[in-house]
Amino acid sequence: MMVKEKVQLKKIDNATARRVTFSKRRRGLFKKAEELSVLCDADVAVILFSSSEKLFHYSSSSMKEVLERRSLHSKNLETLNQPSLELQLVEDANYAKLSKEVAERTLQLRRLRGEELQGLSIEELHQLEKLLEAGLSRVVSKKSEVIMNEISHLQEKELKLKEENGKLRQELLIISDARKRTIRDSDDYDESSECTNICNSTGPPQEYESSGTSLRLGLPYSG
Amino acid sequence: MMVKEKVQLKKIDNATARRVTFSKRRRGLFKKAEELSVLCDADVAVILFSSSEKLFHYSSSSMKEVLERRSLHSKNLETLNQPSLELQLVEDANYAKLSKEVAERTLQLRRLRGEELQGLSIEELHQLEKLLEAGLSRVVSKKSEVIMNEISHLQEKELKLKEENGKLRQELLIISDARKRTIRDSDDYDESSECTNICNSTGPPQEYESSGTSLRLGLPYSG
DNA sequence: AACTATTGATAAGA
DNA sequence: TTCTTATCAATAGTT
Repeated sequence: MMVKEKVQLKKIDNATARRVTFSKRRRGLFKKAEELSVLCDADVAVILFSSSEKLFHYSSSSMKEVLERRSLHSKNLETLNQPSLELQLVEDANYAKLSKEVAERTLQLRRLRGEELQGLSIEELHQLEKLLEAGLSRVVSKKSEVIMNEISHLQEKELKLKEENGKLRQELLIISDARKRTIRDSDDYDESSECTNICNSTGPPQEYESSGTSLRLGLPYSG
Repeated sequence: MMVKEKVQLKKIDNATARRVTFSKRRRGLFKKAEELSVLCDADVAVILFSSSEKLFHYSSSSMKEVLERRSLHSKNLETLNQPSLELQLVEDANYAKLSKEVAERTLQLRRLRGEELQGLSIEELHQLEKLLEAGLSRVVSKKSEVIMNEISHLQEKELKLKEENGKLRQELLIISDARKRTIRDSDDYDESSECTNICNSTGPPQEYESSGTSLRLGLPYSG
């Protein structure tokens, strides 16, 4: 075997050698692209035209659909519309990327709900558990906070309403007394029964429904 | 320097290592693409998205213009792309829909992690809590199942290995006895020390590490 | 297509 | 990030 010399970075003159090298290096390039996409979780697309204008391409899974769809029409696209093949690629790849994201998040959501757990390792399950515990803890403490706020808010409201009630009752009492005095003064007037049901209450202030605000502690929910 | 081990074709878990590798291999891939295009007079384009969604691309001179125009002016493509305005609109709508889905799922995931809880009602918080409890319960029971399987699997393995050990020890004992007899019979031979370290063990069978399988109960993880 | 001597790429570590 | 270096991988020239 002849001493292999350092590869010169210029076009290989011999057409046969060039075809062989193209073939070898094409495979090498696609392999590198595949490795990169797998190792680094990247989306990769490689498109190339040989010097004989033949089209080759590689694409990682999420770009695949896009590129394969193109290559179905590639006979036309090559000649008529070659620019748009590449032009559209980036956007299409973005779309594929987005689809992949939806799928990933959907899966993660399902797993957090305890579905699709088959095939997960103990470590992965453990990480899921930790995630759920952490989330649960935060949600529970947020819920407590909101509930406590709501309660103190309602208590304030209750207090104000009680005060108002007291004042109103005072006013009524005053009016009622005035009326009674008037009735005593003029014997013609005989309809004092009108307000008995109001004036009768002389005990401690009653508890009324606090307001229309619905405080739900949430505990009885089944869903 | 640690021994460089054969590269495993799977996603690199460590995020830092993954970024470093991505960076190195991206350069390598672009270099290979460049070489191929020069040596073989081919047109090459490589487009890739990192796992952090960043776009990179290489293109040989004849593809350059096309790809660069695209990535620089991708906002204006709709207007440049006269032939399929309608189609483009449909695709845009799909894209918007997908974006929305990603956003929704992302928010839900964050809430399950206990983030972005501000503004949620008590009822919503309670439903989140229930969801997390249900998921947690399923994950925990799945983990138990997997762990129990792993344990019983390892126990089986242990049993088999112990049996095998017993047999091997028996065989060694037999061989050793035979040797001793041979040595007694011929006084010239004086290299019996060869096997003392094996023959010495006459007590009960020792416990050996069951195997290379790493069972992780997951309990000590911090993350 | 298959074989190796050699160059080239790169994983860890600094 | 960049540099180094021990290793593994790609491939040029040959069969």
